[in-house]
Amino acid sequence: MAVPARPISRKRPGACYSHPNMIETTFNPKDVEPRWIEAWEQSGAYQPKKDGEADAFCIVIPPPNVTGSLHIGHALNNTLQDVLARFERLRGKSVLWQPGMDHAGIATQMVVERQLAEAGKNEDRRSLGREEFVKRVWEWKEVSGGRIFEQLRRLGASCDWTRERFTMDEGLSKAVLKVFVQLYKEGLIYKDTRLVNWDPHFETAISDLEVQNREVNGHFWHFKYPLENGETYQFPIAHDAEGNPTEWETRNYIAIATTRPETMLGDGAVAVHPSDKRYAGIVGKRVLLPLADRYIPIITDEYPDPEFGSGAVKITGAHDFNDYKVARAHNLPMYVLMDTKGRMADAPHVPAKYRGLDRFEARKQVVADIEALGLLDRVEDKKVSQPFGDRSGVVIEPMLTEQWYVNAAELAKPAIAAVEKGDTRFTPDNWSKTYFQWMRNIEPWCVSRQLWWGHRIPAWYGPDGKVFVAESAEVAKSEARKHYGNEVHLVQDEDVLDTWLSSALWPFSTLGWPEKTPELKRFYPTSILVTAHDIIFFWVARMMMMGLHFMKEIPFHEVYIHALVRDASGAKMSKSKGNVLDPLDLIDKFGADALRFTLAAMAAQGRDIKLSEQRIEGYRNFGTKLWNAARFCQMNECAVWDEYDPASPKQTVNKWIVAETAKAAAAVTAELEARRFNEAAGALYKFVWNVFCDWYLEFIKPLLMGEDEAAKQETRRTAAWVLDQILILLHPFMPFITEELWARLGEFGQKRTGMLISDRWPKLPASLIDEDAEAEIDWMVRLIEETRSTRSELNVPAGAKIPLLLIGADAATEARLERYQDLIDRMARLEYSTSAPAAPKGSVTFVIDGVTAALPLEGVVDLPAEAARLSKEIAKLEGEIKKMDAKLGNADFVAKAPEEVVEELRERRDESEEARVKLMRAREQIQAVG
RNA sequence: GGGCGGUUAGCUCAGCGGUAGAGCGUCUCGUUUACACCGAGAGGGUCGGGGGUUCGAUCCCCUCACCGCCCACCA
Repeated sequence: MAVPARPISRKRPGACYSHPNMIETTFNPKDVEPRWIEAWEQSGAYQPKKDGEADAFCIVIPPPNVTGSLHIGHALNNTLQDVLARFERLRGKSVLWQPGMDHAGIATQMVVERQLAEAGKNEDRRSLGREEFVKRVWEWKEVSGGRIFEQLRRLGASCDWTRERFTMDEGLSKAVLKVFVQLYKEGLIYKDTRLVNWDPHFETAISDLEVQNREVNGHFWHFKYPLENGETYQFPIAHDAEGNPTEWETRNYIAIATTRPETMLGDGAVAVHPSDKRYAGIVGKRVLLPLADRYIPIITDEYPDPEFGSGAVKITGAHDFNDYKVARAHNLPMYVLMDTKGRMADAPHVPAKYRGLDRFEARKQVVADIEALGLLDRVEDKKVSQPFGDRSGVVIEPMLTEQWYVNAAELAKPAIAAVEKGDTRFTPDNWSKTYFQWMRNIEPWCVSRQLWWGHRIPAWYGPDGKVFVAESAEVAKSEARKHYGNEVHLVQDEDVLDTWLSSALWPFSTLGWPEKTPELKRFYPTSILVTAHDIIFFWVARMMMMGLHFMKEIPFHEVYIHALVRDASGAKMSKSKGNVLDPLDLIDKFGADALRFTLAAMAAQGRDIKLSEQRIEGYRNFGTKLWNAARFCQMNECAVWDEYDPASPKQTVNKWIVAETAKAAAAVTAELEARRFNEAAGALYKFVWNVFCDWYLEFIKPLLMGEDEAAKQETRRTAAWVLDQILILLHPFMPFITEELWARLGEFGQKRTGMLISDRWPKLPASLIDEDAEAEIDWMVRLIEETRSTRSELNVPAGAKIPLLLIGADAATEARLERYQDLIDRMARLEYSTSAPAAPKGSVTFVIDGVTAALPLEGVVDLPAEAARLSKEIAKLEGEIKKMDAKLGNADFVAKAPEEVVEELRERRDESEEARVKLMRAREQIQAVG
């Protein structure tokens, strides 16, 4: 990161500050981050406290794919988790943030297969064989997998890295086996032959959730299926206003339409709606299925919509989900037309000329052949929704295959109840609707995959196909022995399990289940799950089901759903689309703290994030601001003090900043507890920059430079204490810079031991809030602001020192003016401030708390300009007063609005009126001079 | 077709019953004992349109328009 050269060389404070730990003018994340990443981890700070008394707080990381690398969504997800983890550690809890990865069946297999292809040694998965291939995947995993964890470390993620888990670990694999076997024995896992989403590229079944429907330009082909034996019927072609047919034509065919002509070879019937009079005469008759040369019946079913197309639908039970239901209900034959690669199958019911053709080739051929037979009625262009595999990108084929299914509907019952009862809460709550909607309509979960990388299904088949499900081959064997009465050869199921089945066990499998480990006892149910809404179905719902079934307890108390970080066009980022942004570049450029703070500050509930670099730059500047505030403190010996009682200060500014700190700490705590990360970050930003830096540090300069040793000492201690509170409060968001400053200040002042990760979170009583101090400081702030504003508007030269006169100030105000003389003069560039009986002629004036402030500037400023400025002010006040009067004149308002609202308005109105009168008087004076 | 969300300053977005906010950008000014990745000041909005509830609506309700997402899909 290039820090621009300073444009102006400025005098630096004296040599006494050339301490080796002197804080430089800018924070350099690249020097600092690696040190702390190392130190935190080495110190064991990320491991849960052993203290059995401390409250437990546990988050399980959403396991990234072993193939994954950090994208901006991960950065957000893990930033929020880390904010919570560090926050809870600072509050003294025993925190476990459990890291791990999942084996990502398809994605990983794909990566290794691609590598084999690139190596060009004529090797592929099949030539290597299953065992060798899986070995290669493991080798790949050891070398290249899990790169994302290094990247998470760079982000500052405070996971307990000593507890890293992997879904294919021995322990987790054991959990998977146990789960499968138990569910099988309970009848909740079973084999079934039904239509599944088949990915012809990976040659495996995939789940509904892994299918993405996209609209594409397609066609609607209208075919004629001739009636058997040349039969004919009258088909209405014109209607009167009431919809009664007025004209008919004689047809010897039934018209159907399809977007997928190749599937016609597998039709089992043509269906019409029972109420459709047009076809009543031919229901039960048969039509010739062209090309296939079979006869299929015309049946009735509720499914066809008489209003749509011809009202007649071809039923292809083995290649369409809707047709499948109809075919099942009518017991129609189902013809599987394709092989695993989506080519037309070498099967008796597929006419020879189509066998081996790719399905899209077959489509062209079928259309051509139908046309040649004179049975192509017409072709329409049509937008069709087509299913694509979310990883392969190829068109998904509904295929009739035998697969393993989990009875999700049964497991969903307690999972639904747990959210209904509020045992598990969603934040924001409206996501529970999404959860319910899916869970209440849940379909059987297909858990078998025709892949090699994954947990192999623990099912073995005897010679007669009988299945033995067991946790090991030995157990299966002994069961088979019992069953057959002698030793038989068993063959294990070739398939592996869906990766999400192992992920579903994550909250308890990572804690040691099925062993009864202390971690499991201590940290299950986990505290909060932090994830994006795109995996509520994939993961959250399934963890709920499995957690409740196997642990008899919810897996987490709270599910925090954060935004999706979208790309520039608002599209979802995904690995397969390749439209991901690299957070590591952003870390290189701005530092991890800046990125983290930006993500947290933008993490408002219920809205997706479009990230801009400018925003990150702004928060990087915030870090620099903090850095320099600390530098100032260090230079002024506002370093570390062993003990500080925030109730002790006597100086008003110190009382005030203590109160402001207490308010900020309370706000940050409350917002974090409510998971309003953006609000917490915003409160800190404002407090640090707009309160501590802009005002407090300026206020204390005269005290630090002054003669009053007691006040100086108190101020140093107070500033040091406030800075410490800031570092602590900010640490969850910006761990590196805060930790570095914590250490530096300690080194400079006294020896400071321990790191920020421990029980240090401020708990400041509301009694620290001193209203008198706040009122006084507020007065001063407004006085300074008004002075500055007036000077600036009237183009008083910035360097010009002028007097400030308060006209008719009461004793208390005079005392304040006296007390803060240095400060006000310094901050508003005044020569001196005092009270006076009247404004000198030609003064520039404004009103503050009913007191007229005059800047005698005759000859310096353009008085007509001042008169114009006053007129503008007066007009503004008049407008406001008019509005307020209208409101106060409304009897309903006065009667019904809360008293304090009315009272406040009255006060505001009177103040405005008072100011108006004073400004009018001032204007008259100027006009008199003019 | 069902569901969810959005529409607030030039841009990106907070706020959500009681005086409209931030960052960036714009314009003026600035070598004050931290900070130019800074400071001071200014300008900029009838809070998408229309109804309703309320003493009071950017905020709650209804409705319309336009954007976006998810689920289910007409073969």
